[in-house]
Amino acid sequence: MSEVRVRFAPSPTGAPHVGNIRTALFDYLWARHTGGKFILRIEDTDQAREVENGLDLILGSLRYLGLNWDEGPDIGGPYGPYRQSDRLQLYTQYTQELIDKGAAYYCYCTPERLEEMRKEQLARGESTRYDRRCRFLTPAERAAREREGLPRVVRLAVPLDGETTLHDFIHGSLTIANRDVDDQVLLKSDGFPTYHLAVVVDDHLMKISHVLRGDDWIPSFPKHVLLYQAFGWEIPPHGHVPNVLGPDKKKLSKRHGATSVIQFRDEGYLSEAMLNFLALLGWAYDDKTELFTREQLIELFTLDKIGRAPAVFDRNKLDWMNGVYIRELSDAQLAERLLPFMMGAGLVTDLGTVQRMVPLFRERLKKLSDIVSLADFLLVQDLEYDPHLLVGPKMDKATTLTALRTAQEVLESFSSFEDETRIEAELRTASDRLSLKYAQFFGALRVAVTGRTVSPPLMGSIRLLGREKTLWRIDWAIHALETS
RNA sequence: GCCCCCAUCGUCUAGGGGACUAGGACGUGGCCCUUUCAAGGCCAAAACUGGGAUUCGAAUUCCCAUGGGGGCACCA
Repeated sequence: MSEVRVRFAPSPTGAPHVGNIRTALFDYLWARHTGGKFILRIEDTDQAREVENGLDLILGSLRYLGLNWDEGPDIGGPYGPYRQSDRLQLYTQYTQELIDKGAAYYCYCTPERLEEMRKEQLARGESTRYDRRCRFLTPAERAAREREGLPRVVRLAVPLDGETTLHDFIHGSLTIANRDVDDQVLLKSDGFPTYHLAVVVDDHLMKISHVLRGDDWIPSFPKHVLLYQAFGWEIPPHGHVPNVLGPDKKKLSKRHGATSVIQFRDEGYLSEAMLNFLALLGWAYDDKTELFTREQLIELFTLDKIGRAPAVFDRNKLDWMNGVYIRELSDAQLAERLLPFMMGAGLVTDLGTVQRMVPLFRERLKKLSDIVSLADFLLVQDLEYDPHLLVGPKMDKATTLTALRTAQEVLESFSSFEDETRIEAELRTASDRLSLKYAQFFGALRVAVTGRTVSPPLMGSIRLLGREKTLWRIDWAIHALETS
């Protein structure tokens, strides 16, 4: 079997969304599984839609997930260039070949006329398709237009009847009647190719062995098949992978909220969690296994296990999986990943401090960015909260004050707060002495120390906060409640 | 409007004629643990879109319907 060569071919029109990257992941996994090559090709043939940092967004997305490529615009390779705008001569050359073979023709229709034509077709209830006016021009008519120097495009001369079939290793046999296929523009008037021409020429020239792409491309496969046939090239195996949908079951778009993989990275989704989750969108290994390392995915990924039905992107499950991966990290590893998020939020601290904090938060994190709202009370100077929060359920002001003063006394008797176990024991004793439920006693203390009713474990928080800060906060709480 | 694709719990999915009282996971509900919230453990509810056909036997095969989605650019 010849070498597997698969490509991810995005256009630099914005940040790749999870659907695109999921497809790239399948490419990557197949390449690694087979020991083949994963190729990155930039399809920048639409100057109008291009975004300035488009390339960086693509590279950043792939790097985040560790989908490293073997050939690409930045590193080159034996079949470059890997940016279609650098390959324009190739496309004109192959277009000429098509024209010579009678498989394509020049079209001089103006955009205005085409729009007019479409409007009329719509009015008549027909489907909108180029009416092929220029396809049957006499040599004299064509010569006249050339003399006028009219702008021209090149169109594919689709057979008037018959049908075109593509064998797809995911869907089986796909067939579309030629009469339903448009005479697609192959070369635009600005000399750039359209996707249809470029993808066929490049896939062939770059010796792509398997084409994996979103199933929204199914309707245009006849154009590609026809091109392969016109050139006399062998058609590589194609697989149209299921799309990734939003919760409303519609194609993913910006109005679904965060959809670009970069956004997920910036919110603190671990690369390994994202990778695992994405792999399960349209692919499954068996009826049980849910968690896969990169190495396992590479080993177990096969094309025949790719599904056909579109998959809804489920944030809930992603959150769960991210939590699983977060909990698997060591304190040191997690601290390192957390630090940038804390710094970013202005919670200045150092790696050592974060590492000491990690045990308190690790199982409370869905994503790394959660650390900010969870841990800020430890690092902030002054707490801001409503003193009425101190008085919990089944408590009154007087009892709360007693509880706080008692806790204060107990804590003051310790010179260091390092011994959580002893402190807790003494506080429990104190609570018992007051005949309070632990929930009542510790509830008040919790608000005094953390400023909220929900917090990480109290004893651990007190230890990290330290003697001085803790006592000061209790003091503040007592005064605040007294004067409220 | 025309063409195409898809169809198992709310979601991701296993299943490829009898092993299905249809399995797992997320989410949901309950219980346990517990000074809050989590995490963890246990339990529960929850699906084969409908109708024909083939067959001794269909979630699994074939038709039709319905539903959902996608495509119909000098965009990819």
